[in-house]
Order: sequence, then structure tokens, then C-alpha cells
Amino acid sequence: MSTPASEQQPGTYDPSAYPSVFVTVDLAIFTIRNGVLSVLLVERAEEPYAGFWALPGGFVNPDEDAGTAAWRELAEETGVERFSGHLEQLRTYSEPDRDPRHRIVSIAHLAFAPDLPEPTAGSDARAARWWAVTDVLDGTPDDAPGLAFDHALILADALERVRSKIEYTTLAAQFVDEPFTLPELHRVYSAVWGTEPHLANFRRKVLKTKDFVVPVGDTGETTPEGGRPPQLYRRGPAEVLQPAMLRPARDDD
Amino acid sequence: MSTPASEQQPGTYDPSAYPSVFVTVDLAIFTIRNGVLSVLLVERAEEPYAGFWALPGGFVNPDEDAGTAAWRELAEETGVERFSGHLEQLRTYSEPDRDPRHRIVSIAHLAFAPDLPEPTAGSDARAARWWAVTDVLDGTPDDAPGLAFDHALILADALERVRSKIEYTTLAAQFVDEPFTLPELHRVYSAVWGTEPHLANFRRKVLKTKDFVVPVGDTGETTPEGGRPPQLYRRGPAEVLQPAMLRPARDDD
DNA sequence: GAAATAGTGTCTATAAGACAGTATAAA
DNA sequence: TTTATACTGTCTTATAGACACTATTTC
Repeated sequence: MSTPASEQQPGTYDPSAYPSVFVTVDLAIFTIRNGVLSVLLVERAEEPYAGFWALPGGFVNPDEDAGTAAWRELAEETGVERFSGHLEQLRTYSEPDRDPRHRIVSIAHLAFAPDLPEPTAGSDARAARWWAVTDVLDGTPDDAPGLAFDHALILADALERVRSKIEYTTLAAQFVDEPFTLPELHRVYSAVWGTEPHLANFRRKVLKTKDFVVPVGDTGETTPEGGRPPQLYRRGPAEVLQPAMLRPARDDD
Repeated sequence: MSTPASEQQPGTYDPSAYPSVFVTVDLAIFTIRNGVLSVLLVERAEEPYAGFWALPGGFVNPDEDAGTAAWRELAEETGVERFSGHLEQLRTYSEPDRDPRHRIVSIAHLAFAPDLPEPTAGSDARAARWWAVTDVLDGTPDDAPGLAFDHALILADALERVRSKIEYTTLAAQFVDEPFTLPELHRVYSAVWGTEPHLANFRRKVLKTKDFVVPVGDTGETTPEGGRPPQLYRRGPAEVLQPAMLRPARDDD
């Protein structure tokens, strides 16, 4: 029985017999702008998918691992040098024809941070802007962008990852600048989940979870419409929520 | 300001200017043998890491995506053609020097199934056998194998994924052949978690979760030592556990 | 004062932890 | 009968859902 080289361990046979592959990272960078969960997209200037919008990304350099490349792209695309937020690997997309020209395997990542600035135009001429996630994904608004490659799939996977991650971790607090108020944190959950957790029970859950938030001891500004000024908090050292924050059923879908 | 090509979108510039990479899949295949969570390892015959044990794996062929390659490797390594179990992508490992000879990016996968047979020697001469996970990872037993490459890290990540996955999904039932008994399912949780959920509360949780298991209406065989014969069940259509099965704190670690 | 926002207290329902008990088999 | 395994019932405790209430601000 002959043994095709493809069944061998990496390195057991000469891998140079294999067609090689280009490896990229793509990033789904989320932030909350005006209470709306938003994702950073760049407009493609050239074929394929010229005029389509795409997740920012780029090649993994020879001396980098995927995480390093993702951090580099994150800084380049957002224009923020000291990124205070969260970045993690999502999953890898490897369909042979996901790029029509070359075999490109994309190691997708997921990032989110407090209200990031409007992206700078960058060194190249590409347009870049924040899009409301709902407009990009389930949206059929007039200005809904078509997404290049398999980026609609990647974005949908990233969204579900964020939604589930804030259930059982304290990462929701990475979406707000310190110090923050509980109503602000509550709006994070509302924006990400697309549904509103009961405010009183939400407060109880957050405050009873040890080290989720720590009080600053000061009060924030009241809104222009009046109302009691909210207490201020900072992120605590806790990383997981045990038990999890329960996600209410969505009104739509 | 010059713009290195590495900052460009994939496809915006010619990717053939980039050094290419070889892409493999590695598999952490788990099963439960004699009540012990076990993982399939193959012994490397050649350098590098000759004599070390490694996760089974191989190159992703040009016409395959990673999932297809993983299914193919799974069939080849276990010798099972109709695999009744679970396979999913774990994460991608891309440290530049994880293989000393070539740049190899590994898309690691995770599989588990009911008590799989001892692996056939395979078409090549490599040894392959099941190892108790505890002996491979935290074990300092005399026969503890050294793992090649970064496979100890991959295996540790895979183990944590399995442990958490059976908390909030019904996938634990993929570790047993149908029909199965609740004590058998209980032993799955005990073996994977390394800690024993309270049996009476475990039964209540499983039976109160709609469509987790469906009774066959028959009883299984009693053990040689006697005792009441257990009821038989099959896997139900449910996929998630809401709320999750809580993992007790481990005695060790 | 009204309106708006922030925050508290409490009743109820659900589910987990603990544990004592019963049921059915082999020897 | 003893022993071993399978299974049931129930009390207590922790937490989520619902909702009414108080507190502090602007106008």
C-alpha cells in the first residue's frame, strides 16, 4: 500500500514537496459608539472585491506569530498606539477558494475597546470607518455594505463570540473607559446583546460578583436632562463570572 | 512615509513577494478507556524530535480546507471509517520557530468519541497508542512521554476546551456508545473533569434538561458484582445545557 | 412641584448542594 | 441476609426574575 506524503507527519517527509500557502490575520474590531455596537471596516480599492468593504488585516510577517501580527494591524488600523482593550484569536478560515487568486489562510482575531476614535485615513488611500454591526450583518438598509471574501461569516462568528464572552467573563468592562458607571456598563450589555438585561438585577449581579468592579468613591456627572448622579467604578481584578450573566432572549431573531 | 507591503490588505499587493508557509492540522483525539480520559499519540521516527510522541496530524492538501483535512487524518489515524463522535477546530499555533526547519502553521483540532479501538499500526511504521491524559500532561510517571514541538501546549488547550465544552453542551454523550446508562454518562464527566459530580444531583440535572437523553425503555446488564440493572438511554436532540452543568472544584491542582 | 435618572429592598421561582432514603440485582 | 449498584425524595441554600419603592439631580 503506497503512502501518499499527505499522510505523513509534518517534517517526516520533505514539506517543500507541498504547495505553500499565504497566511494572513483578519480583525473584527468592535467598539461602542453612541450606544451602538460598531465594527471597523476598510473599503477595498482594487480587485478582487473592489468597492466592497472588508475586515482590516494583513500578512503575517516571517518573524511574527499570528498574535503579534494582529496587535500590529490593530495599532495600524485604529491609529491607537496604547490600546486598552482586549484581543484574542477567533478561528482560522481556510476554504481553498476563499480568495480567488491565491491560497490564503486567514487566522481571524477579535478585538474590542472603549469608544475608539474615527480611524485615520492611514498611509494608504483606503477608506476606513465604523459601521453599526446590525447594518452590516442582518441589515438591508440602503447603505449596507457588501462584505468581501468570507468576511460576513467571520464577522458573524466574531459577533457571537463577543456576545457569549461577556456572559461568563468580565470583558464587558473593556468596552468602557475608566472610571465608568453601572448604567454605562449596562448599556454595553444592551448594545452587544441587542437586548436589555433588567437593570436592577443587573446591578445586583455586578455588585455581588467579587472584584468585577471596584467603587471609586466619587460620583460622575449628571445628564443634561437631570437625574441622580451615578457612582463611579473601575475594573476589578476578576476575570470570570461564576455563575454567568444570563443573556435574555432576543426580541428579534 | 513609506508603506511596507506587510501593511497592505491581502491581495492589494502581490503576495508572492511574501515567504510562504506550510499549513498542517494537528489533532487531539480523546476517548475514554477503562474510565480514563485518553489521547491518541504517535511516536516520531525521525528528526526533529525523533523518539518523542506527538499529536497525529498532517499537511492540508491544496483542495482541502482545514476541517476536511482533519476529518481525513482522523479516519487515517484511528482506522475508523464511520466516526461517530465530535470534531471541531481548536485554535491555530503559529510561533515562527515552533518547527525548527520550516515555517509551519498548525490549525489544531479537537475530537472525541466513544471508546475507540487500539490504533492499527498504519501503513507506515510509526507506533501509535492511547495515553492517559494525566500521564502525558501533569504526569511525572516513569513512562511519561516527552511531547514534540508545542504539542504539550496544544494538548493542554484541547483538554481545557473539552472540560469546559461538556459544561454547557450535551457533547459528553458523544463519549459513550448508544444505548448508554446514566452511570456511564456520569463516569464521562468524572473522567474528563478529574472530579466527581454528585451522582444524585447529576441525575436530576440530566433528566430535567429537556432532550439531553431519551429513555429507551429497557434496562442494561447488571454488573458482575450485582446491583440494580440501570435504565438505558439514547442521545436526545438538545445541544446546549441551559443553565450549564457546574464543574466542581478539583481536588488536586 | 414634575420629570428624569440612579439606586434599594423584597417577594417569588428556579436550580444546585447535601444527604437520607428506597429498589433491584448477585452471592 | 449481605453487598453492590441504581435510583428517588426532600430540606436547605444560592441566585435570577419581577417589581415596587426611595434618592438625587435639572427644569
